[in-house]
Amino acid sequence: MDHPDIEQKLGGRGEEEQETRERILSAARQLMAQKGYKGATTRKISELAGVNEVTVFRHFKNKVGILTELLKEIMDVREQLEQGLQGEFSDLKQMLVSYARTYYGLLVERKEIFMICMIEADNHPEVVQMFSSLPMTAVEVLSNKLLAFQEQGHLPKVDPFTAALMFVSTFFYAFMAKYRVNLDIEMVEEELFENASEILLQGIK
Amino acid sequence: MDHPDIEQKLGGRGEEEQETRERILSAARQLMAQKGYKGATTRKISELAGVNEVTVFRHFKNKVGILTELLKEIMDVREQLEQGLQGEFSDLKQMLVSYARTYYGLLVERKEIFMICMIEADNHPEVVQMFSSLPMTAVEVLSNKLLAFQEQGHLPKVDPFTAALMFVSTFFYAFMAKYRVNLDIEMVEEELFENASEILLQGIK
DNA sequence: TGAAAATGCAAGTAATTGCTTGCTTGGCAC
DNA sequence: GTGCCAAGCAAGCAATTACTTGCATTTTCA
Repeated sequence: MDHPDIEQKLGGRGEEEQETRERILSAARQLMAQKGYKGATTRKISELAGVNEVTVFRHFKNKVGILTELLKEIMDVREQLEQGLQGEFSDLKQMLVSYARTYYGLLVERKEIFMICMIEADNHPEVVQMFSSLPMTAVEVLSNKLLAFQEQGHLPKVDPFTAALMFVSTFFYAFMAKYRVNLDIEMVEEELFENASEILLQGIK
Repeated sequence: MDHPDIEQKLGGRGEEEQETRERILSAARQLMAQKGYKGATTRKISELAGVNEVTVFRHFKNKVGILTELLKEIMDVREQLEQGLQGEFSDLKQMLVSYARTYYGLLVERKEIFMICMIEADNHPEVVQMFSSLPMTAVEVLSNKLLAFQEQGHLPKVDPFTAALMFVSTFFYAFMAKYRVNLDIEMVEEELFENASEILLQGIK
């Protein structure tokens, strides 16, 4: 009796094995995002994964084992965000649009995990810092960039933190609206990126 | 055997009765916001309320009865938001600041209920529309106001919806950061209102 | 083909959870 | 005092849930 949970088969041997494990993870991800950790019973997970419930416990030590495995999927966020600011941009607006795209893309790409984090923030304390990692670093990273611009004299005296917060919030909100509460807010993302960047730069007055 | 759940004692007779009922509601509000609907067991609720578990079921038909009672607390939001835009303001900025104050105040005032709504959005479908009511009407109301200004020629051609979205998002995000994820983001709310209004109007360029 | 590993199946267990029942206790009004 | 009503207490019940065990079956791969 072993716990393949740990022994991470590196080789290409098992497509089947990994398939099963992946199916379980995928089912759990989906269910936990929808129903929360408690709502995603091991029974339901196994059913959705199309495997026997016992198999779930053969792959993972216990239920939290599944959750912690899932949480690993948000650990590498900061780098990706900073990469979104790496390239050379023709102007400030293009940089903002690109940053918006990157950030929003990250949110959507891992929407289930973020939902789980939101929902379970109080129940699984370790979640909190992981979760805060994306939204807050997103503000931080942009804030720093703006500050740099400011010091070069390219921007007036406005508070760069607030500016970054406003910008990032917008897409977080849009993300939540679209994927958590299914608001029939018809929006074209690319347009939102454009408009928001424009407004942040020029204001509405 | 009766269900005081329904028969809403109008008279002033019972301070005791209402006190108990209120204590139960308050405990449930707190626990559900923290642990979610499932996590808030009737046992825990009764303990936190300092009453016997049976008493809970004497006051409420069943557990969902408690939830639905709690949800009534967000039904009257739109009016309050519109009131926040009612008064006469010296300038546009003062209006925005006031709106921010109103909106953020509403969020904080009912933080538990909103948390519950976020968490339970998928499990209790009736929750969704109630929940969406605040965040989305907040955008709507402001959006309309901006549009009106625009038609009077007071604002340039920027998309008022995006502008409203940006503005509202900011405070929603700040609210989430402070009360859900306990980010050690030190912020003075009143300053945030000021700065965000300024930026929305003038831009950062 | 044959051994080993992965999965299925049947059954069960201890704990939790929502909710009920029957009875007692204590306070308030008349 | 008497009667009423809210609340406490003890006990329990049926369903669910995370998790286990033992064994049969299939799949994989050498």
